[in-house]
Amino acid sequence: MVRSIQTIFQEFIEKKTLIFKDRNALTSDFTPDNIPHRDKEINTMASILAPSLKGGKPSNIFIYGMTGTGKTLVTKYVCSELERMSNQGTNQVKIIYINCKMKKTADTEYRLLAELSRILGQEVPITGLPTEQVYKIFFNVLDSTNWVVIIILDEIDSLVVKMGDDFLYNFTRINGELKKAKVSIIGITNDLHFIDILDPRVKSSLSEEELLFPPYNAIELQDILKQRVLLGLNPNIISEEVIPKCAALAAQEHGDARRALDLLRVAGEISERQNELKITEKHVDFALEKIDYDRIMESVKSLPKQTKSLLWSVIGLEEKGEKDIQTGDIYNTYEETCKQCALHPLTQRRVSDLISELDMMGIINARVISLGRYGRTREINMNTSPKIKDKMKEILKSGLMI
DNA sequence: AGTCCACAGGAAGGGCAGGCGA
DNA sequence: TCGCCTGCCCTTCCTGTGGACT
Repeated sequence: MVRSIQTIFQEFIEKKTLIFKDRNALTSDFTPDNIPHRDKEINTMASILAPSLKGGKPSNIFIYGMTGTGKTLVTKYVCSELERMSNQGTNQVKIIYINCKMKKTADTEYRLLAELSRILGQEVPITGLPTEQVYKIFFNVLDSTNWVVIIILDEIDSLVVKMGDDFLYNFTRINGELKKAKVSIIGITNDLHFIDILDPRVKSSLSEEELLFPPYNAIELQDILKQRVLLGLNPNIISEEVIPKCAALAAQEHGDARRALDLLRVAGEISERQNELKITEKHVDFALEKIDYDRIMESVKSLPKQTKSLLWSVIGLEEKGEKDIQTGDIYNTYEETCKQCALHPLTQRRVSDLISELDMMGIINARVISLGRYGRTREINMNTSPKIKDKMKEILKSGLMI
């Protein structure tokens, strides 16, 4: 018999949680009271930002390091302490955090300025105004106070990809336009070579101070996990091999603490759902598979119809036993697929971009190769298990109505 | 050493939708 | 309602590329 949704929720509320004490403590968004193995970075950042407490403009900071090395966490931690201290004093420090990868928030110059103005209390229409005017609105609202404003631009590399570095050039020179307020910028990126592609003038003003966050090693990841386990899980709920396993798996992926926390949390959720009393190595294995499965399925579901048709063609070719599938083969099959589902086929140039997008999402593997006089192309294959591929086909089939 | 292939991928711009102010 | 502005998706045009072949 199928249980009603109300029954499921009611059971969840009434059920005594055996595994989790505070699930949030095992997410990467959670900011703990102390951050292990990042003392040096915290102290350096704090001393760079401290002048703002006396109304001075701190240097701009450029922070780089791989995913899950604590860049955002440390920055938010230091800045929130700074804001708290400033509230006790006379000089107001205002912190603004923007994730430049967020669609509809910071993917264009207009939207970023509109979002900053909105955070400072001035609404700007979603579209319709000339960018110049949005700049004016932003400067006016900034200069209506004598705050020191620290703008954190997380994933700043995607900002430059979308808008070029002219925007950053204007932005790092913002203080010349202001009479009362002062602005400092903290740029955060995972791309270690990002600074090299910038215009030298932008580079010098953005990276007045530079901070590198090295990857965590397996031992450090274990310390991080142990701290979160104390905060997030009930005592004696975890087998002793679980933390080393999560840490080792995450250490393989460039010391990514986010990955380690996800693995542990999902392993906990799986064991809770199975009504088991302990999180074991087996749950970590399931978690590893589930995280990849969920990520890929979510991506496939949200693909536009054209990209679905392209992916369907890739799967079709692979199922025919074709090895070393090339862009040209895919394009031919894609045209056939379009005919079948009454779609107007896109040009090869556009399809080339769609292939890159699928590659970036991790749904396919595309590698540029040269076949000598037979041209330069991309060799494409899928790196998914049969289970994931079957589910993917199901989603594509209903999406394309084939 | 030069040629050639089959694209990769950058740049520019068109067309459309959504939203604004006059 | 109209003109203007931005964002997005797409096409067209073009140059660049690596290595097999001649």
